[in-house]
Amino acid sequence: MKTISCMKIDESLLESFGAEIKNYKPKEFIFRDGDSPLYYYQLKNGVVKINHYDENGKEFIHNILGENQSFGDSLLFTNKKYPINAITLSSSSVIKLPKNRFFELLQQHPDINRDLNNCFSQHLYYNLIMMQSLASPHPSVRIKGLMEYLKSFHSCDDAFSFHIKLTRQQIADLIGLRVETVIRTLKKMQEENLLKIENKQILY
DNA sequence: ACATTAACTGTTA
DNA sequence: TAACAGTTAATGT
Repeated sequence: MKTISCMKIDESLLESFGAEIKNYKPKEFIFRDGDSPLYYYQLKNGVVKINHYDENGKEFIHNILGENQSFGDSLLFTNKKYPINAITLSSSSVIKLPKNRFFELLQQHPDINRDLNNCFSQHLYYNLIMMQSLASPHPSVRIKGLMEYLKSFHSCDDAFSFHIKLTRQQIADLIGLRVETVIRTLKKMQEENLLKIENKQILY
């Protein structure tokens, strides 16, 4: 039904505008909360998490990204500083293109500009869904919202076809719950046939 | 390192 | 007041 293209720009095109590839070890910061957005970033391979820490130091994960996904794009269109961190979870290589060259690229490629708008719209839509479920006091609603959100990045939406590749702790940090609650709630949801668990793997 | 369980506390429906 | 999320801690995989 829906093919979400999270923004992916052709690598050689990016390079022709002066993009560079930077390699990161696991647990390195790509940018930090408070930095100024200066580059367009696209993940070539690896896994990156977007998070922030609340006033008590508790982590809140915004997203976990896989290859070919871009991140932090929307901040390039503001003069705000990043309110989030981007941290590698595995060894990763990232393509980075300076902001001004990125804008030139968009100007010369209206089709890509349009795709970017499309991508922003999709994100906005699923962010709304996420927000609505996060506002719920019921853990199962939050988990369900997260699953829908994650599944939206994947093309296939058959029942129980989507494998959630996150640890229980990561799920908890994405929706502001405790691991124990996530575990308890996942069990209930399994009983209610909302998802399947096969040797600890969550299928949605 | 991650998942689960149990026992307890405080909050809320 | 019964259910249920957070806390802590122990145990299992």
